Amino acid sequence: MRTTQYLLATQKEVPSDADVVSHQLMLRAGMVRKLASGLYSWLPTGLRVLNKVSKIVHEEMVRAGSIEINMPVVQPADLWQQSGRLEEYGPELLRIQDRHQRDFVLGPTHEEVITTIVSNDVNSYKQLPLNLYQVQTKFRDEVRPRFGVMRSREFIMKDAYSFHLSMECLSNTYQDMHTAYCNVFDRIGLNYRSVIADSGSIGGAVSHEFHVLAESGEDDIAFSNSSDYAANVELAEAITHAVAASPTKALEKVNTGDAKTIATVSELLSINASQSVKTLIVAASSEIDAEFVALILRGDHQLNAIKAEKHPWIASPLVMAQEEAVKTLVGCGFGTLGPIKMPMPVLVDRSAAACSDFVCGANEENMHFTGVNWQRDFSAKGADASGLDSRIVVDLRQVVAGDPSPCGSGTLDIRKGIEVGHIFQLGDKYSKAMNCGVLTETGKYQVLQMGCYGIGITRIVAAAIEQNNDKYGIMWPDAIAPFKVVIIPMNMHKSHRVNEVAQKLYQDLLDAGVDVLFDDRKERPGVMFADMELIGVPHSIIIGERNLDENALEYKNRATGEKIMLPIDKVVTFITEK
RNA sequence: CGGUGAGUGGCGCAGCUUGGUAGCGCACUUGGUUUGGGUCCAAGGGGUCGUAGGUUCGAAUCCUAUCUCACCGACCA
Repeated sequence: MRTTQYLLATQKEVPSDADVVSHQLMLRAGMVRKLASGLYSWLPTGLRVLNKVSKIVHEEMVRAGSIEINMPVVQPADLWQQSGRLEEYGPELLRIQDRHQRDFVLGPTHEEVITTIVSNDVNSYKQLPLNLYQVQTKFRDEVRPRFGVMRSREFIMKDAYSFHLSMECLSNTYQDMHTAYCNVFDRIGLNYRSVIADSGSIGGAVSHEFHVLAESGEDDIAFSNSSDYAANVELAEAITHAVAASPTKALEKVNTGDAKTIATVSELLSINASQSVKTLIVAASSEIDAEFVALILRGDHQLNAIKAEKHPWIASPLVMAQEEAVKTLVGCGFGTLGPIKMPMPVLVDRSAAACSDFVCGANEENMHFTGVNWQRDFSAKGADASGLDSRIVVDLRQVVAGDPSPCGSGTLDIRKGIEVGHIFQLGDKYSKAMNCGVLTETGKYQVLQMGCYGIGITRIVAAAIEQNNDKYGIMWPDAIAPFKVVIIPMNMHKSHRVNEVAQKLYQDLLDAGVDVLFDDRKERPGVMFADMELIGVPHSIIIGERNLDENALEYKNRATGEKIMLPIDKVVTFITEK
């Protein structure tokens, strides 16, 4: 490609609303343009990258035994009614009507459609297992689109769905997909982690996310510093080795006045926040005979809402109690709540249970207890008189850096990650709801087990930039660079020698099948260097009068800055071997 | 959905307080100049000032409504 016949669309300045580096660089490098909130057009340079990512994904899917199909973006709302997700999915599901006022949705994902196809066209166990995929535009009406194509409303996703008679078979395909995903991210050259994840609203039990590690990530990933254990912090189990020490202090009630937060109480009593516990009141589930449940956490720890919701006593989704209701029931406001004589069921986080001689609210305005010890002092509705019993000690808190790793080896580190892939073992959630099954060997009807596997193609492009950039611009990994090499001639429009060598090299590289960009603009060298560094072409060949005298050309590597002089006739081989 | 802020040429902004018919930088066009790291000079083209209504002799500027966008939060995966 010659730059004079191409739409480079680079710019020096960047719209002020772009605040992550990948978004800024994608705009400056002329890769994308915003059309409206969360909607982006892909310009030639961006599309080239997108297509390369997509090609790698296609190849690895086919290699893993998945078969390509294509499903409509517009789907009948009926289907979503059947699976129960029309309500469940909420306003993120964009609903539209056709000219006959029939209801449709824009597909954010395709479980309903694929299940319909398979239930109609797969009737025998002999046709299983089956794994189908597509690469396609999805639409999710995000509350707040941000970070450019990282969280846009319209985006391209590879989604695959597998169908099985047994969980064992599903588990095998799940493993194959896990391997295929690793292959994809390895080939692209990303620094990523496969992490244990929550399956969220999509349903199912087993689930892994693939995260590209980057500061701008929206998820927190916890991983062991000495094994390959990694989990979304939403899921990471908080391990506490400590056990409560024997009491050394007497229980005392103290007036703490206006101090109502962990921070102010700790300061007033000159203690560390970890020597106190806090009490959160949440709505109870219908499983138990109570309106609320009290959750006890160590003062310096945070509640993990996902863990809390999974407890049978706690309503899901999690609802925090209103202060007025708590006052009526307990007799004091949020600031002085505590586990002792709490008139409702209590759940204690493992770390809080390991505290001794601690501080907590006294369930009385302005009053706290000090020197509290569980075995000696604790009592609450639903608990044994003898203090803490194991049924109410549970994992409720968010893990923090330095916690012991749940895998038993090392301690946890926490880093930010960008979710670029997610695989699920769905089980029969959709196949059951939509009656998708086959006849088995024994002639019996059986509902299928499903898996689903997604990769955010557009998001990978942004994630790759987050991980590979410097002050001059993007540094593409070779596998997804828009061009492999750029020819930068110095003063080609004045020098016949430079012109001749540049034109010939361009033709030779084309003939060798290399993805080459030829900057044939009548621009000053500085402009060309700056543009090519910005769009991140990994390899440059610079042609100038001064090196032609030695029959040589200069090679420059974008990422390493390495410069080498090459004999003219060795350039094509040098590049093709890169 | 709550909080905050912004809409003036393709991009970044000034002008608004104190109304008088729109300006700067980048980009673009032409000519010259320069040529191994975003040259310099000159001349040009391009804007119903988000939209609608109102006040006024006169509105980018004041008033009202409305739309859009962004940031923080909540939500989602």
